[in-house]
Amino acid sequence: MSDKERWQAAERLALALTEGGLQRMSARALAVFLFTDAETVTMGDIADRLGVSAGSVSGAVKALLSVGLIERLPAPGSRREHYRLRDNAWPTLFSTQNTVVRVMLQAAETGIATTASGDPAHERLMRMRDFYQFLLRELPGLLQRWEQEQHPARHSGRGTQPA
Amino acid sequence: MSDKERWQAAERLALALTEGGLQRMSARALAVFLFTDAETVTMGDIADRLGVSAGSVSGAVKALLSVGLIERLPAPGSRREHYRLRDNAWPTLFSTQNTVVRVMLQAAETGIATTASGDPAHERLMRMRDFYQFLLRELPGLLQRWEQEQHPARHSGRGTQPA
DNA sequence: GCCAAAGTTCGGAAATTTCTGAAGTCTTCC
DNA sequence: GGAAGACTTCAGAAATTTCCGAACTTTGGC
Repeated sequence: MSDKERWQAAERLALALTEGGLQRMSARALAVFLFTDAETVTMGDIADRLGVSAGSVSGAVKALLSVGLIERLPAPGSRREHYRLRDNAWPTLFSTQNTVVRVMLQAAETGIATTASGDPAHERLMRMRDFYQFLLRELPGLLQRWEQEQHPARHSGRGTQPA
Repeated sequence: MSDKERWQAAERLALALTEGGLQRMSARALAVFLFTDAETVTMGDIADRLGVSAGSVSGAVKALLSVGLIERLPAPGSRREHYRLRDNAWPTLFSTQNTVVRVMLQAAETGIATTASGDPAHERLMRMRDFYQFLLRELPGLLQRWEQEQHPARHSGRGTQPA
């Protein structure tokens, strides 16, 4: 019974990921990577679990690889390719939003360049630009703080690489 | 000519906002609120500018109001309602992502509750939970820092000198 | 070298989202 | 208090997204 709840939670997560910008099928596949009991999964596993076609899984896995959320394992001469969630998947996912921030910033700057100082639009666009510049300044530090919490108080030297 | 560039920038912004989770029409309307030269706009202005129906504008404005990105002005006995971008529109927009974060956190916790300690899934879900808990802790402070930059050095005694 | 299984690609169907247009409601002005 | 303009609502059309399934390519085993 708790297994059913578990995959319900997985589907809810997939929904949230979709809200966050992922394609539907990519989101569902990512949920499998998270909630599966196995260390690694194959495309067949995902297709099986979700009850979808191999073609859909292929596209979803490709997309997840391209954004760095999962990785292909150095396959030990197996027929099937094995994949797993990358260690830093969540910071990576969070960081993809930076590209949205950059586009917003760019749009604001273009707008500023095409309006005269003193125009209401000019003022609004400058406020917008300031905010997204602020975000772009702050986000890297945020992720650094996360890294530090992960590697508690070693020497302050270079962090250990997460596999 | 630079006016054309300007509205092109507006449409690009709308695209980015769509990526960020807004409905298409709401995104385009918000772009109008930003790039218009007027202090306030009416629904008719928006419909005119975007070349869409009054019905579409009505829905878009309603959505933007509900998330607090725009406000209706206390109309001085006018026939048309006037609206404008709210001052804190950008922090507000950014904050809406918190709800996504909360859903992710919730899904992780449900998953944790349905797996045994030691299971690979259990480990993965705990890492995920930790990350989103971290975000939820950090984001309020981030917005506070923004507020402080906006109201420079009231009587805090310390000379703020941002980068 | 040949077979079989795994993975990829892509055209088209299905489902979902999005917008319009027309009818209805409310408000202001005279 | 009647008329006209502004706004809302909603059913259906249009457009976009999403997924499947079948044909094709690649890889590993013998």
